[in-house]
Amino acid sequence: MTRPSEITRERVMKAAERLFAERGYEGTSVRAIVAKARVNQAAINYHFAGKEGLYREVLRTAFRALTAHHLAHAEEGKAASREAALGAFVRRQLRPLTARDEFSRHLRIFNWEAAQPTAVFRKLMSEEAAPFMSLAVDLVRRFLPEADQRTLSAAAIWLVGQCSIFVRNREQLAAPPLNLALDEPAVERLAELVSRWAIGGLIQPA
Amino acid sequence: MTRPSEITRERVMKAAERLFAERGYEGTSVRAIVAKARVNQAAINYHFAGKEGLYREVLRTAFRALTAHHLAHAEEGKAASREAALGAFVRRQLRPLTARDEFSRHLRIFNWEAAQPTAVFRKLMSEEAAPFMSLAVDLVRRFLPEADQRTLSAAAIWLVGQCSIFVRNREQLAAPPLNLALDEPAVERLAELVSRWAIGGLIQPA
DNA sequence: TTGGATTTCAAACGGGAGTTTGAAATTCGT
DNA sequence: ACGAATTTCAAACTCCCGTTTGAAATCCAA
Repeated sequence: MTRPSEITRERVMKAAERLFAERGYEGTSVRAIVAKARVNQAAINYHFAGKEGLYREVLRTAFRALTAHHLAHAEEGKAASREAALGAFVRRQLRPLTARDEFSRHLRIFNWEAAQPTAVFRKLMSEEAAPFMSLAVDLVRRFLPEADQRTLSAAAIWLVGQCSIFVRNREQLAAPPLNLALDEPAVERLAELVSRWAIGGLIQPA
Repeated sequence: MTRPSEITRERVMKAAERLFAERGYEGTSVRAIVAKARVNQAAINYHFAGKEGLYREVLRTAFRALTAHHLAHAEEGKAASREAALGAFVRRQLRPLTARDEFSRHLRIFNWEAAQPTAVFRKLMSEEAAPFMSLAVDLVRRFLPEADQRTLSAAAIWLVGQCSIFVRNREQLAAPPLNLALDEPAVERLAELVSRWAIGGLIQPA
């Protein structure tokens, strides 16, 4: 691989990641990406074989970074109590509400997919979902040690979805009629509420 | 209003409702609607002043039917225990997983909006949301009698979102790697799980 | 039954989307 | 420094979208 073409690839990926996180796959046009990346329009087809190919690449990057990130925190979580581990998980899921860092962008891309999974995402998910989902399942299993696989799956999805609503509707929540403030202390309170609800729900005996 | 034109309007509305429920606003083209309704393409602009106007009309119909439906069941719910009322609410929310009746279609349209609210929906919501949201708020208040308005709002949104995930991702849940069965007994079990989690979460003392 | 208003219709319009094209520019091993 | 391979570029292409048009058909009150 030659040097300058790598730079183009990198600029496209970076611009695409930001735009996909902000407006989702359908809401992002190839023209918007190349404008932000300051790159010729044909570059996307040349380097990624089309918009879908580019999205697949962005999704893979995000997927791996997220898995790594959660895995790292899962290590810490093993030592902590199950309540603390779940609280930390929820707080991480809500991070995109206040932060605009790379992790938040990745999570936001996944939140778009949670709403309406693209074909690209479903394929990638079916190939690489196992390690990712098993993290949530492990977390849930500490509350439901005797549950069967189906119940655990449902619970894990349920848990991940808890926060997804708030992240996806961030802008609407801040607007009337709700007017939820979304500064750090408010999000911290929200995280506490959600984890309390989730813990309370899971801890319930069968 | 003359008779035959009413028939056209009705056919468009019916076809549109089904398609919007199935694929959402963006995913439904005017051409698809007129094909299903067996009506000329210009009819939509003539009768509804455009796709948006048609959607607004469908949304209003759905909104009112849903509010009425929930209101009716809320009456029954008042007599029952709060747990039973919430269980019934959850079961109703999950109904689109198995049924394909009008109520399910309306709920599905709203689930599309829960993912990514359109401008039309937000406007309608801000005008007519009060009676609808207050139903969920009332339900939640029975578990959190001392909570302030913000907490109740957050809790109501949270409650509605519980089921939304499953409804929206129906097709993915049935596919690998999860393979959740979505027949009636399975959905009944799912409803029980979700209400137990939700109740457990809400009942938790502050 | 007639004549003006309403409604239907086929066709075309204009715009935005992703992709293709083929030539020009650049890169890089030799 | 040369020359083949790679990469960039502006422009055009094709497709689908919602909407408009103006004439034809239909309706319905008088």
